Amino acid sequence: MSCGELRAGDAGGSVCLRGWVNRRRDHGGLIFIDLRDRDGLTQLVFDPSSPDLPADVFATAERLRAEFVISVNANVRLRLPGTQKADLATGGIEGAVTALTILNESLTPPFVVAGDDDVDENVRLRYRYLDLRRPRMQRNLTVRHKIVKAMRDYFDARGFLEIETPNLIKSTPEGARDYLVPSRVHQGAFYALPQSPQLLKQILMIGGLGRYMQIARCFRDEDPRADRQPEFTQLDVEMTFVEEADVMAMMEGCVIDVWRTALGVSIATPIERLTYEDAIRRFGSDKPDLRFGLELTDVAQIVAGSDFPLFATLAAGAGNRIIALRYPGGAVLSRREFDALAETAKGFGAKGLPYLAFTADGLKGSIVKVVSPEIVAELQRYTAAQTGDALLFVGEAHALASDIAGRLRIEIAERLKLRDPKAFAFCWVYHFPLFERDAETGAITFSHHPFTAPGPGQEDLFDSDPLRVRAQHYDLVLNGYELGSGSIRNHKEAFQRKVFHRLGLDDATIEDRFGFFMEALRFGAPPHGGMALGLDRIVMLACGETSIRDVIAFPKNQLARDLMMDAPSSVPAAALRDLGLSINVKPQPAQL
RNA sequence: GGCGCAGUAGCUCAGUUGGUUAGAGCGCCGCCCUGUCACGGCGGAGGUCGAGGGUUCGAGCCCCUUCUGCGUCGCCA
Repeated sequence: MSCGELRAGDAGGSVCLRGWVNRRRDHGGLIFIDLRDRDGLTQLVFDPSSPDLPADVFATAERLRAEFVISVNANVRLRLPGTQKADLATGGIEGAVTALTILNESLTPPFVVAGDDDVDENVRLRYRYLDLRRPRMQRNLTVRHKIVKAMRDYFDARGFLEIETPNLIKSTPEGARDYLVPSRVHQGAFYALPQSPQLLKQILMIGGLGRYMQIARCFRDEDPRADRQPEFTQLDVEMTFVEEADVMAMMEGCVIDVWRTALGVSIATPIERLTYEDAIRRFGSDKPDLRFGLELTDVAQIVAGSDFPLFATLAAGAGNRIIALRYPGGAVLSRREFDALAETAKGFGAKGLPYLAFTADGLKGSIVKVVSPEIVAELQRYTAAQTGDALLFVGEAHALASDIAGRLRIEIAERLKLRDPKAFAFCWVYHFPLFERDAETGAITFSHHPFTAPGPGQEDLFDSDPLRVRAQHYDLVLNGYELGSGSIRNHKEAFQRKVFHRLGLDDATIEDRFGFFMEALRFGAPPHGGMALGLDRIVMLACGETSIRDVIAFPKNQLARDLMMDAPSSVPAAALRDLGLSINVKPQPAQL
């Protein structure tokens, strides 16, 4: 019997309950204990006037403190009239204790476990076992379980096999930094922990498994963020004989099913689909937050003839964008506030942030003198700016302008509280470019991963204008977060080799790093494609949290440390000797 | 690696222009209390103001350095 189960109908019976002391209310002659387990709370009464309560039991009850673990025998009875508690599932009954065993005592906890009061995250992580007892983490981990179960059920019902892939694999170049594991048997050689099971799941397809899924742990040695951990979990999926639309439909069905069965929320279908180009044009991001409008408007044509040199120059040059961003109600901002907003924009890479404010008293703004009334009128018409609104202008090279305006769009939405934390706005973004130019080196690199196939009919462009090649690559986006990416993969060795060549890898390098995979492609590799979704982010958004640390039982902090275990840590010299390693940096003294 | 914010009691925080003995709520400890459920009442303990250095007659407060955490940029095929 658990602490959340008893109801009025159980009155008259007797039960054995075990759990933690959530709260005690000691009235001197009468003691109440709220007993807690994962299931809920049950009020226990120690009533010395009752003939069923031995005196020594009451004496023991006086010793009880928060987080003591106890076992009791109790008679279940209805609470006295007027003492029922409506907001508690078990609030109609109580347990009149007849026997008590203290299974374990507890030190005074560093924070109150009975409740979700704010506690410093360091303290929560250091004493994670106490934090895990609190309602928030119990709820979040329960939701996580339900989501994972819904995923497994969904794919099981559709003929997918869950197949485990190894965590000790081969390091392959590019992408994120690998976590490396030194080999004892082969000193000087290293395994890598998988950044994702990408090649393994493709080989499972080559292996004829048809439909694969896995709740897979992935490792990337990059700096953590609120929505990123060095180790994280993906729902990983791969299928043979599919096209883009098949995978998207399968994954869309999954998230709809997960939201319905695990959260009881129905998602509007079909999920909106945006091409990459449209997403950038309308929202300035390839992971647009569709919970609000505030779309970007291109105004180069309108302002081309203005006296503002910046506009005229940008409009004349190819590859530039001039974007107007409507700030509803922004006309009331002071000059100082607009300056601060410009500073924010500069932080995003803008050189400045010209603006117009349509106040009740007329037009104001930094460029009011250099833009003619006709152009202003046209801008107002085109952007649907109302009196009281402001227009912010971003003019830069196309990609930069889009990025800046996209970030400002989020900034404005944040200020106007347009991002409803309870809303779920999914969208697909697809038709990504296959390649992009590395901003620093200028070299051509892949935008997803090098196994993504180009769209049909794109082969000619591949040689003549690779940056314009469209990939069969799709992202699922929720509330401005990228939930995951997928693609149709190259299944012909010759073409995969061509992609590698295009990326600057020579045959020797291909052989060294991907030889096993290239060989597999030569043995009847079927057409295949798939997707991976970030489970932690999904659960985070489903729980209304803003950090994936709150949906992971034992997360790491921003320096990738586990504050409870104090990992990473040094190891004995003998362990290093076994591995043929020596350390050539000074050992860091323990900081904790 | 850059930028921003934060660090004062076990927890959450306040602390004025640099000025007496650094406070509050919760928690904890003791006593009282038979219907509470955030029980209540009375009393009490508890502080390297993250650390180091400096300015000053005097520093929680000002300056420098540093550590830690969070957010973010870089990074994240």
